[in-house]
Amino acid sequence: MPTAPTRSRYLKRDANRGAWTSEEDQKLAQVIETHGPRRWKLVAAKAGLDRCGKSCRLRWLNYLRPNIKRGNISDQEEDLILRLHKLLGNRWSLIAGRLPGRTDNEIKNYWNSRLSKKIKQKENQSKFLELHQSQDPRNNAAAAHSVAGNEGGTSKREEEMKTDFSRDEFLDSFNEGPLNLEWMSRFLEMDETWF
DNA sequence: AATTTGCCCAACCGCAGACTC
DNA sequence: GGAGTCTGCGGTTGGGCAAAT
Repeated sequence: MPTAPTRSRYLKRDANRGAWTSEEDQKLAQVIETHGPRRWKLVAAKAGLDRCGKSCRLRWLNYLRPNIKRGNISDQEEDLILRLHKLLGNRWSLIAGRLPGRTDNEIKNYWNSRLSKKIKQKENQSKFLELHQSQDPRNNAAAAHSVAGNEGGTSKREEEMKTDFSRDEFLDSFNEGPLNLEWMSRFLEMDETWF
């Protein structure tokens, strides 16, 4: 019985896989220079590469594209990634769009290999602290007072609406091209309670 | 010196939405 | 409008390398 066609059949199944050679890079870059970075299937064919279009696109975006920064993610960039991830979740391409020269793949890798561990460590630390503080009756009284104090202020729903509004505005601004790194950091620092 | 382990990163895969005819 | 195709995205895999044993 024939299996239902899947999108995967559009991939060049018998194509070359694995690491790219500098010769392949050169061919790809040459074709993109004349045809532009689109119609990837055509680009692969024009370059005479035994690669599928997808593979060519990925190679271009993650490695050959001009102005790519490689390695050494700065503290400022790391901080920005952490904040943006809190805001956007695993929207790597959006996050990468705010970090000039960085690719979504690089940020995803950086997150998975380093930042996610850092965060887990922090969470464990704060859980440990919470546990110890909650065993102290003085802290429980202070916590109860703090909750009572909030009851007279703005409602939770109002707070949520405010946050949603700001977040929507922020996300809208994402469609308007890359922003200055420093500006972005300052913007995210404006209201830590967001996160 | 040989082997194992863990980490990093490039590349692949499948899916969903956009586009084209 | 619908089928076929392309593009972009996020998740996952696997090879290379260095550190640990």
